[in-house]
This record gives sequence, structure tokens and C-alpha cells, in this order.
Amino acid sequence: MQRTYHHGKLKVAVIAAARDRLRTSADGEISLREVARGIGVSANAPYRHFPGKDGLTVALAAEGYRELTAIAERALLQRGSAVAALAAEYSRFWQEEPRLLGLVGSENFAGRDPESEVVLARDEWFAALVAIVEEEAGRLPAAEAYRRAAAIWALLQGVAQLRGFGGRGLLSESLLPDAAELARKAARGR
Amino acid sequence: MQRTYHHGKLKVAVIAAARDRLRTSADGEISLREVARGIGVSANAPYRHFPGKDGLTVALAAEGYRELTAIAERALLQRGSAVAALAAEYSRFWQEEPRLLGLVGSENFAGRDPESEVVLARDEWFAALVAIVEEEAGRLPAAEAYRRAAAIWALLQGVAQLRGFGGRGLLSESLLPDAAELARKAARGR
DNA sequence: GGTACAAGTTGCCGTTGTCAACATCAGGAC
DNA sequence: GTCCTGATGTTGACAACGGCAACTTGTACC
Repeated sequence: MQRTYHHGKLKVAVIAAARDRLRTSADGEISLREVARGIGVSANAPYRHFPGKDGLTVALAAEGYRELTAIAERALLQRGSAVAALAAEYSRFWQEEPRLLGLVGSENFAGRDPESEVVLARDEWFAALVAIVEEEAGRLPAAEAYRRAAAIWALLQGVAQLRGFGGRGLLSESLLPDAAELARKAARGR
Repeated sequence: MQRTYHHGKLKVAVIAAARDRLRTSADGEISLREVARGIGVSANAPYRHFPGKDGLTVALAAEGYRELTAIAERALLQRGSAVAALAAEYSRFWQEEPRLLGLVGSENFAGRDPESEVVLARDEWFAALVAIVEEEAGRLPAAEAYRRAAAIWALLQGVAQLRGFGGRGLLSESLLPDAAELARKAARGR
């Protein structure tokens, strides 16, 4: 790949590189400049594709949501409990990219446009989650299905965070609750 | 209060100011310099009390844990379900200082000294949580009590985060699960 | 009263996010 | 083929940041 003046696919390259930093860097901070440097492009090039650093993190969050949606859809196709499969995959995803999922959970979208990419991606993920609840519990009043889906998400995210503390002490791996089991109970409203 | 060369209580002042920024600032970022400026002290003064910016955020997390412990202990003294009281207070705390609790949940203490202030504070909070579980469910095997306590924490943190998304759509307030009810079930192992 | 040490200060450095102005390329109008 | 226009990258600059070093001021203890 020759160095041409125009990179061509900078947007996806930036997102991929940023995601990689998130995965590998020690402190989990991402620097726009460092990302650009890693791609071999000038510091300001990303500004042609993102309104700023915040824009990049929002894009990353959207990426995370899309991946979650894919995970949920895959879980539905599997034989056996979709909820349990989802829980297992959520945990695996967290282990691989904890900071990305942390971003997904913590990002504040309160003031954001409901039509924005990230909010749409979140809604799709949540819809997939609702489908999984109904697969486990049968048809439900919409409000109840939403509530159970939210409970499951809260559980998966919360347990994953706890697992993130890692290591010894009162929160060591063997003393953590079984996310799959808790999620199934939540799906059934128990 | 005259401006003297020696502030005297800079450490607590810095923590309080930083916590305040966390509560009030729009983006939730804290700058060591801005904090120092707000207190009326030079940019480098805080370095006499904290090893660096990370040190400050760790101190903030410890502060958060201590507050959680106090909440848990208060919940135990109340008449009625301690778990329910805890859930209510946790939610209130989140509404007031979402970023502080986000920090508590997301901070990565994996590599940290088990004797460090923040890990000790976390253990105290968790111990208080275990006491609440036993108040609700009676005496339990230690491992089981730990698991239920962890489940409750995960639920409270997860639901609070979801609530943080705020506003309309599939995750609007009225469609969120009742944290208190879920927590009680978790405490009873149901 | 003198002195060692803690607590604050100023000066400085490299890095970062972002703005403004300029350069380069690709593709359609003629 | 030529020209022009918009999208895409580049360079240069700026203020703010985190952090180091060296200096100054106050305090507490002998």
C-alpha cells in the first residue's frame, strides 16, 4: 500500500485503530493524534470524518452496540437458552474489550439527538434483547418485556464490571454470581 | 479566610473541589489545574498531596466507596427492608453524583495494592452489603452471601446506569425495572 | 533562636485538542 | 483533453493540560 495523499478509508481506519488502542493501551486513554500517527496520517486528518474527539468516542460506542446486536442475534439462532448464550457471549466480549463495553455503558447520551447513529444502534440492540426475553418467557405485554430486558442488561453489565475488578479478595472470580443463571431468572420474571 | 502561603487543608479541599466539578461540569472531565485554580492555589500544589491525576481519581473513588458504606449502614438501622432502603438510596446517590458512582464502578483496580486506601474502602462497602443480605435472608454460607451481595451490587449499578440514559424511547423511566424489588429477590436467592 | 522538613510557588517541557489556511486529488461539465 | 469544484489531507499555530525541577515560605521541634 503506497502512501498516497488521500487515504481513502480513513474513517473506518480511525475507528479500528482507536478501538485497538482501547483494547491494548495500558491506561485506556485514546489520543486523536496518536491514533492518526499510528495510521500514518496527519494529526488533523480525522477531523474530516469526525466532529472531534467526542465524535470518535460516540462512533466507538455505536460500534459496540452493533456488536452487541450481532451477539444477540447469534444467540437467538442457537439451540438451547438464548439468554444463557447471550450471557456467555457478553462476558466474553467484556473480557476482550472491557473499555469498549465500559464506554457503551457509561456514555451519556442524555442530550443527544434521538435520530443519531449511536442512539439508533442502542435501540436496535435493545430490541434484540427484548426478542431474546420473549424467546425465553413467551409473549409478554410490551412494558413487561422491556422491563425484563432492561433488568438483564443491567445484570450483564453490572456483573461484567464486577468481574473487571479481578483478582483476589471478596470479589474474586469464584465468588461472583452466575450471570447466565441470574439473567434467565430475570427473563422469566422470577 | 485570608490567603496564606500555606493553605493547610489542601488535600480535602482538592477532593471536594474535584468532586464538585464531577457533579457540575458539563463534560465531566476534571483538570488538575482547573481544580487548583478554583481553590486559589498554584497548579502544582496538589502534587504535594497526590502522586498525580490518577491519584486524585483514586481518592475520589475511595470517597465514593465510603459514602456507599455509610448509606448501607444507615439502611441497616432503618425499620423495614434494608435492601429496599439501600436500593432507594443508591438510586438517589446516582442521581446526585452519577459520575462519581460511574468512577466507582469503572475504575480498574486490578493492578492495585490490596492494602491501598481504595481497595480497603471497597472491601468495607462490600462487607456492609453482605450484612444487608444476611439481614434479608438470614444467616448463609459465606460464599453464597458473597454471591448474592455481588448480584445486588451489579443490579444496583446496572439499573442506575440504564437510568442514566434518561429520557424517551425504549429506556424511558417508566419502563425500567424496579431496582428495589429485583434487589430483594437477589438477596433471597430467588 | 536556629534549623530541618513540609507545603506552595514559579518556570519549563512535551503532548494534546482544535482552528485556520493551504495543498492535493478525483470526477463531471464543457 | 481541460478546467473547476468539492472532498480529503497537510502544515502551522495556539491555549490548556499533566508533570518535573528548582526555588521560597512557613512551621514545629530541639
